[in-house]
Amino acid sequence: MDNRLHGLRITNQRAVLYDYLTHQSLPKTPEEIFEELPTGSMDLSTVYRTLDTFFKVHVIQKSYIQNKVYYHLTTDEHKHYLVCIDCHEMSEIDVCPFHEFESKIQKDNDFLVTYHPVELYGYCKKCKSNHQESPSTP
Amino acid sequence: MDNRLHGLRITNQRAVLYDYLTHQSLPKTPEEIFEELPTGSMDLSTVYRTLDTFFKVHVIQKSYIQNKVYYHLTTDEHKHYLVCIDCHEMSEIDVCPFHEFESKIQKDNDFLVTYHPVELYGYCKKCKSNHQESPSTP
DNA sequence: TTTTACTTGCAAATGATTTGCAATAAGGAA
DNA sequence: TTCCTTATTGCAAATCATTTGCAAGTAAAA
Repeated sequence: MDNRLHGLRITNQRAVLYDYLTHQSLPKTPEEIFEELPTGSMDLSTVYRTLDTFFKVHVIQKSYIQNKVYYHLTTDEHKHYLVCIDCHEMSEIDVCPFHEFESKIQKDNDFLVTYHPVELYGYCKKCKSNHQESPSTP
Repeated sequence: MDNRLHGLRITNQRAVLYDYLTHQSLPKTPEEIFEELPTGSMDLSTVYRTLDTFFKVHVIQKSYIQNKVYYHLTTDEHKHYLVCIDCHEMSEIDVCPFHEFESKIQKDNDFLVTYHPVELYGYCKKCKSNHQESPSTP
């Protein structure tokens, strides 16, 4: 019988990691994931290897933000992110003005676009005020 | 007298690196830069330090593509890039549908956007055919 | 069950980037 | 011009994220 997940053997570590991922709404780094998993769930290298395995069978998506790798479950939603330069908090947006331009870009440049991650960097609500004006002296 | 470049001491290494950068049209990684500079111009760590220094005084811009850092001179042009997944060749495009959306995004999310790098990943002219169909047997 | 191939943990390797420190050089001051 | 102070550089070692080799452990097919 087909006792597999996307053609993969179901091991305890894979089940734990998969379950973890289904509960995240924002992309996570391998390091973050490792920290947030129950202590002793698996080795950090297993986190890396398993994420890579999931990625290869398209269970998860990979993105590069700042200089780190982020993963999140594959969904049919097309999301982009706001990333705060100060506190590094991320939030998602679903508008994507690039979609309608893609076909023109493809034609003009003879280039086959497969994906276009977009992050908007700046200051979030909390950090905006600290950045624009220094707080008044006490 | 002001014998300085953006407030920085003019050293031989800085002059060489600055000159190099003025001749590039595409973003480059520190490693690439180091390789393309005349042999013995400077140490790789100096390349890293100098790029960082230039970035801090806004002489150059920093971007993260895949998992690498890229730098290019600050200009008033707003560019985005097509990056080939196969050969990693980069080319630039100047359409940017995000501009007109920025103010709405800022308002809706209470977020101050400072920059939005965008790369479109896919297959370039050369690599497209190899990807879509395997070459016929000889 | 037993077998076999795939997975894991651990430790060591790798690649990119950063850092400490002593030697060197820029540029303002004398 | 020359000197002095301080920033900058080269070199080697450290660090950080990620990858890998290998022996031991474990799914799942027979």
